[in-house]
Amino acid sequence: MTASDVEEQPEQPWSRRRLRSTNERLLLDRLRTLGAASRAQLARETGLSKPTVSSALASLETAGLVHEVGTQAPERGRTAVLYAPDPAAGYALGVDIGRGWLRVAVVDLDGTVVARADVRNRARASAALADLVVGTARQVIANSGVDPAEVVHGVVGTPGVYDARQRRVRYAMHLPGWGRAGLVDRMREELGVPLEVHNDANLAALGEYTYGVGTGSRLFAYILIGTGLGMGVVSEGRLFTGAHGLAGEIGFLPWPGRQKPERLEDAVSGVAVVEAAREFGMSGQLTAKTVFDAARQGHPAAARAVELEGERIAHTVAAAAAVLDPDLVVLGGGVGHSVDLLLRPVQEHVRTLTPLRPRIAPSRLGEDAVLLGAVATALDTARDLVFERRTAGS
Amino acid sequence: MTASDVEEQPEQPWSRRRLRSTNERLLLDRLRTLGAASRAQLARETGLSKPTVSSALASLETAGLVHEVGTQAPERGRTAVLYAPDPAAGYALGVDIGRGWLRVAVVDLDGTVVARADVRNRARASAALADLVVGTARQVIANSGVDPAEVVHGVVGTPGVYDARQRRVRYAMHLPGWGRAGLVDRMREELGVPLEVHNDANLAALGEYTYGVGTGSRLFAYILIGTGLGMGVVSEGRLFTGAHGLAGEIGFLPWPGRQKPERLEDAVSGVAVVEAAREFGMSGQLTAKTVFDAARQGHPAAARAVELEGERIAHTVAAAAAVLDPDLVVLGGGVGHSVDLLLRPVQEHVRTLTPLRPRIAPSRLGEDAVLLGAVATALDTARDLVFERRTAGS
DNA sequence: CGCCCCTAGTAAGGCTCCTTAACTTTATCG
DNA sequence: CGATAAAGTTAAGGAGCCTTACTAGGGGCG
Repeated sequence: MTASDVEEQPEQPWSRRRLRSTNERLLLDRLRTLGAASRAQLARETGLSKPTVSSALASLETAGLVHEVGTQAPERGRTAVLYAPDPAAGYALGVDIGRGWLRVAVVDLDGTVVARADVRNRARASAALADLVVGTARQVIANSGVDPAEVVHGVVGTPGVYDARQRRVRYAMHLPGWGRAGLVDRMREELGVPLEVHNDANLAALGEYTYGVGTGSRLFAYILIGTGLGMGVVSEGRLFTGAHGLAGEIGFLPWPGRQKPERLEDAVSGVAVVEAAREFGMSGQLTAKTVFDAARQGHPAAARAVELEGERIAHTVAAAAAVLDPDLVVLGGGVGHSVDLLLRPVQEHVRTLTPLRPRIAPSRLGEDAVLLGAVATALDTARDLVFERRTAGS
Repeated sequence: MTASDVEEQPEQPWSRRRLRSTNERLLLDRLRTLGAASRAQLARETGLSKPTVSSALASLETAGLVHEVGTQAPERGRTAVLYAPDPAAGYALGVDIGRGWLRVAVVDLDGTVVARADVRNRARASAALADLVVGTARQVIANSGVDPAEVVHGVVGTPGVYDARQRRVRYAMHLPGWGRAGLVDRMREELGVPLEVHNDANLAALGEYTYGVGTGSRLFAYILIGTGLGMGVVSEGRLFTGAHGLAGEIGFLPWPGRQKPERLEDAVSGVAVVEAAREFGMSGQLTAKTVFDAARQGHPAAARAVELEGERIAHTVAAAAAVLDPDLVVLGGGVGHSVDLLLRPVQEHVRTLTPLRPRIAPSRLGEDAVLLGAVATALDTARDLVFERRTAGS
């Protein structure tokens, strides 16, 4: 289920009713993006007349969408009454289904987290995982003290791509059985909340764009390096999904392997670091983390493995840069903890590979990027839904 | 000058005046995209009432934006009067500045070419080239018999990227001196037509999307292989430009050269075919065309050079596919004439490089892609301008 | 041939919502 | 305490759309 499902409705005619609601929406959006304001201020900024602003704001207030939040005295004259959106007009749900952790959050319309849970994902089968998601989400909603009916929309982040026609997740290699059809429908049904499913890297990109280091970027790429390899692209504030939702699946980038062509994902993901380290002479129980730690303490084989990893990531960044022309590339995911080691080598290698110079930065949100991206996406629709629901009623 | 320059105006308030103009625009757009229609038909399709449609249509007619184009008898009942946009309400200018040819076209608002000229570009200096553009454009407008004041907008396609701040074209390696500041301003001034400058590959993509084989594609990539190498990307019908207008500059893709990292552009462009052929043992005066011709007649060295070229293009396609997820990739430019030789090898190599399977097709417009893209882009703005100009008057 | 039905298009009246202009309220400044 | 200035309200007027009711015109059918 992608956003296009929602947008498919044929454009409604522009009658007077639409006009009223358009103006109310204009005011609400203004209040959300630039903060509280008085009627007079809104009138000046939007170009609407004062009476119109007053009446629209009154409508919004009786609909429960805005409320007074205080006063402000101008240099001279009567004190102004400030209005702001009411964050409690509705709530949204965000879910991050990772291979190691399941994260769930409930946020109000301001985006403030009202309740949250992080649970280890020990589920071995897809049914168990679905149950875990539903159970955790129920719990979090209960903890938040919010009426479940007020949770109007949810977004789930997972590896792979959701195929709305086949009603299943595809390309989710690292979650066993997760590609079964109907799983999402089942969760939606049991939870009683409309659910949208998106790729985790895409959501992480959106999260980092909305709450993290990507703010204001015109074209922003987030590279998620962990068990797998993925990239999310945010163009002009909107997710760039490609024709089938596969944009940024840089695991499929051609990569010059030694003998045979090798998939880039195999060369860059966490597993590869371990393999490289072993090849350079490290031994024992190795994980990506232990290799990075060893490199940090000067272990030569580990350092070479990290160096190689840097080169490989640089190749990815250079390829993405040539195709997309981002002004910012963020490295995140499992390597987030090791960016201190990787950032410099990646930047240097990129310089040798391409004349393009996108800013390269570490993730600010770290492990929370996917969850916050899910929340941000859910909020977008939740705000629309709440607006329509509340204004339709009166 | 990019589109963003135009969009910067702060959003106007949604008063009733806007509503009227919005509805008129709605009707006009409907007529443009789906063809002539009667008042009653428009009312049904847009959801507006019949009187509203009648009155809006009357406004549009007195503004000269639509006119009657005939009648249609329904199965039963009164015959309907059909209305359609008046193509003569304004005109647009398209220019393709290539290294070998300069092409100029004037089109009416329907997109029909009213006059056109293709001139060899023998200019050695940038000033001479600018003069040639202005002169040819003047000539074409004169030939069209259109009042120059009615040519409301123009778009120029050129290699490189126009930097609106520095008022000059950057990265235009193949046109000597073309990067000088103020050249575009000068042409704009002498011609008296607002000019926009865009990258040629981007315009070719848009052209192929609008008039060619890309129609209806959700995400469409056009690879322009000629003297240089470029790619244009059309996403959801809109040009995808990246943060600085450099998206699709796949000349900068990292490419595993033999010893040193080598720029992909050097490996794929027409020159490279000649080099490869020479390396494989061909001799004499070689051009890309002669190599392809030889390969077509079974010359073994030429065939190997073409094979290599196919591999290299496949690498490009695979990289673009992994990052963008296009549903269609079109090969165009100088190799357009040789696509018969290249298409199969490219498709096969892509299959070995990545699991993604975008449709790969030859350009339908060939050498006209850039010009038609310029025309299409100019039309977008021209239609807006004409609408605003004419409706503001009454 | 005339009646009826059906569709296109017009006319009149009413409703909604916006704007302008004037007014009230409330604060600061001299 | 009056002048000034800004916030906000009230009242009058107008623009644009919709609904209802009508006229215009064309074909089928008795």
